[in-house]
Amino acid sequence: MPYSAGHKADTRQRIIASAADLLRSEGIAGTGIAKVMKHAGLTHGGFYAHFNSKNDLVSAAFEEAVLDAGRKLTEGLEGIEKQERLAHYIGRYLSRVHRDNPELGCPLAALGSELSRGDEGARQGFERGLRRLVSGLDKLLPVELINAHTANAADDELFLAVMSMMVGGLMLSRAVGDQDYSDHILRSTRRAAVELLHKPVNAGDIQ
Amino acid sequence: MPYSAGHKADTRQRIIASAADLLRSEGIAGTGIAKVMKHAGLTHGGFYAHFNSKNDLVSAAFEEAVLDAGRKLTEGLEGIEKQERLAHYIGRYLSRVHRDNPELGCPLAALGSELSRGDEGARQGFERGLRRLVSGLDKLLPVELINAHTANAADDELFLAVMSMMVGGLMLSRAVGDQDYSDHILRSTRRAAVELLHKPVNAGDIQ
DNA sequence: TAATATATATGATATTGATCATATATTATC
DNA sequence: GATAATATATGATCAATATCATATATATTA
Repeated sequence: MPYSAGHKADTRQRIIASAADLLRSEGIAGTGIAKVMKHAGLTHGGFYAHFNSKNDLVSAAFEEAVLDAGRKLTEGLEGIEKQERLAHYIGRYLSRVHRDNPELGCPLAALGSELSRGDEGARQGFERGLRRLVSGLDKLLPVELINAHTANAADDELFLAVMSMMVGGLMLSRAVGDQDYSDHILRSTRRAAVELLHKPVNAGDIQ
Repeated sequence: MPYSAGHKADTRQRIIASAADLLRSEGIAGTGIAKVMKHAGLTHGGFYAHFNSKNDLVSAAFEEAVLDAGRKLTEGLEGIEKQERLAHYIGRYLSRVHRDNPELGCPLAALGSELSRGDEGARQGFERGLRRLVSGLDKLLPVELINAHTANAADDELFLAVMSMMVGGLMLSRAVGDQDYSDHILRSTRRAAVELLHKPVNAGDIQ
């Protein structure tokens, strides 16, 4: 057996990581197979020994990007006082650093509108990613705050709404031309998101 | 002078309208010149008599899409009681109809993440569109509610945050595979957005 | 109705990208 | 060190796409 066991698997992982970066910074359409392979230190031809199609790669890379972003966004949060964790998390998500480095960040914001038109596999990956982020928010909430919220179902709603605001805010801040306005979007959504999570919400009467 | 005055301008407008539809349903990369022209009842070659490049068309079509979506979202709202207008607007935006017909809807949600990587012209158009929608929200607020809010600056922040939630929520609801979850996202963001706008917000202490 | 300026269509080019067939390089075992 | 199985590279193909040059159709005015 030539090549150590797992050599191919390693290469595959390298290709996925390369794609996870490029997809977030250049989008799905903007990321060609050749570019992905070059960025992984390989040439384009070998690609199909690892994946059946570009779609397959996109699915795998999207999942990797979700994990990667999750790690980076929660890194070191244990060291922060419980009461402050959530605000820190939101602050990181809606930061200029995150806005300016999409290749390291949340793929929901970077690929969301492109994936609305994606194939079934990618959309399923997207959903898993969203659920993961929402339940991540859950874990960050200090117990005191959780107790302030009424039911778990209501919390789930609230978290989804906050995630929507975060994803939307980051995306808008990136799409807008003017720096000041972009900063303003980040500030506004940061404040509103923290505010929303710190106030118990009674279920609205809008159907 | 052959052809009536404004004939060419009309054709140009038809091309823009065609692109405004296709862009929202197929994305920027997915929308080729040939498809746009065919959808406008023309053939591809004449395109460059009307536009200098695809980018120019995208900018123009994006603006048209913002206007179009604005019209549709506010249509008939005057007939509704002031107190209820805002909730109606939000309800329309975060509705299944809107989710399922992107070609008729808000281009911020449909093209946001693709436009983050777009050229300068398109990003400026994006910004104008966002400002327009935010100030539209403003006009929908009944006076009583406006008075409940402290300053105008704070309102602007609030509106931006709500717009972010709406755009994000719509985008997420489209990208997610599972229908039930998608409906759940719409419901959650609808409730939270209305709630947020109906409660005065004191500026948070997060910097 | 003929002439002509203007609008649209036909057809070509050049580039890019996904995919695949085949050749070459690599290294664990003998 | 030679062998053989496996991993990667080279090179080709086919389709799509933006762009542009040139030809044709159109309709207003004389």
